[in-house]
Amino acid sequence: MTVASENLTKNQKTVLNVLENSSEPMKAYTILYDIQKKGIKSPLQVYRALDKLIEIGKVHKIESRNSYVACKHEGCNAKTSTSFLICEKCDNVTELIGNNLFSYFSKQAEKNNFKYNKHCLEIFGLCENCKFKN
Amino acid sequence: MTVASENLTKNQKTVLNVLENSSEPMKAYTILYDIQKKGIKSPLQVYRALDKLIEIGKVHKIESRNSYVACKHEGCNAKTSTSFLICEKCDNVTELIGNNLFSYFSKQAEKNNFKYNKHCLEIFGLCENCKFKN
DNA sequence: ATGCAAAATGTAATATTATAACATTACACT
DNA sequence: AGTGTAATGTTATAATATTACATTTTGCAT
Repeated sequence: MTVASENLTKNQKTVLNVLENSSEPMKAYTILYDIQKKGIKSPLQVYRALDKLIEIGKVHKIESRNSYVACKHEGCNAKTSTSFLICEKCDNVTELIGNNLFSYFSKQAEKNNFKYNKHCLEIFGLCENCKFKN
Repeated sequence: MTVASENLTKNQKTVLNVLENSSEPMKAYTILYDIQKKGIKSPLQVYRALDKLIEIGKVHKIESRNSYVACKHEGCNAKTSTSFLICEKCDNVTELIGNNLFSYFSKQAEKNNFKYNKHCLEIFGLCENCKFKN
């Protein structure tokens, strides 16, 4: 099974496309409504596409919001792990990358005799734009 | 409004009690089924009690699982922020405490010009017991 | 090119998680 | 005792996600 986005299926491409063109995370049913004209009729078609896209790392789920975002990082190695900054005011979401979260969490886990595998981190606060617009 | 657990209401005490006696995180509807004999009949009663318990820091939500756990730490200051180790094999959940996650995340956020307020962190892997039982 | 196996699809139904709306009751405080 | 806030009870419904099963497409070894 190859993993590049070129050989995504029609439904997968459709879902990825709508996410990539969205400036915000989207919910599954919002995605569904947006693409019903393109032949996708049931929630399951959306969820199946999302599952696959998440599996290959093109999409991440934001657990606290039941929302999905397309990953902007070419060759994102997040795959299963994700780290987000979520603005509580404007709902803007930024993915944290290129940091050493993995090793930091591994150490924290080890202190509890826990073997790290993956994580999801969601940090809430104010984004650059909203920080000053009080 | 005082916050100590002594002046919780009947429903809140009932919900907290079932969570405290559970060795695992529980889902809202599981809680509901478990306490229907105690006069709680509707989901909303459970969710309202949970909301309050979360607000005062006696209960935390595990976002990735839609589950709820009673906090074991007297005077837990987690309130809104939470950090968990979640075993992928046995579903055991441990809360990370007394660490410097707050300051670490603040710094990570600052690098992105983001003002940290709170977070939820869920680390998945193998707990002490399951690590060796392969 | 053919046939097989794996993956993806289509469709309907249903399960699970959570909230809206609104009338009522309990309780702390003056 | 009266008042205001929080909590409650109840019904209905919204929002999120999965099961089940029949069918089609695709990759790829022969």
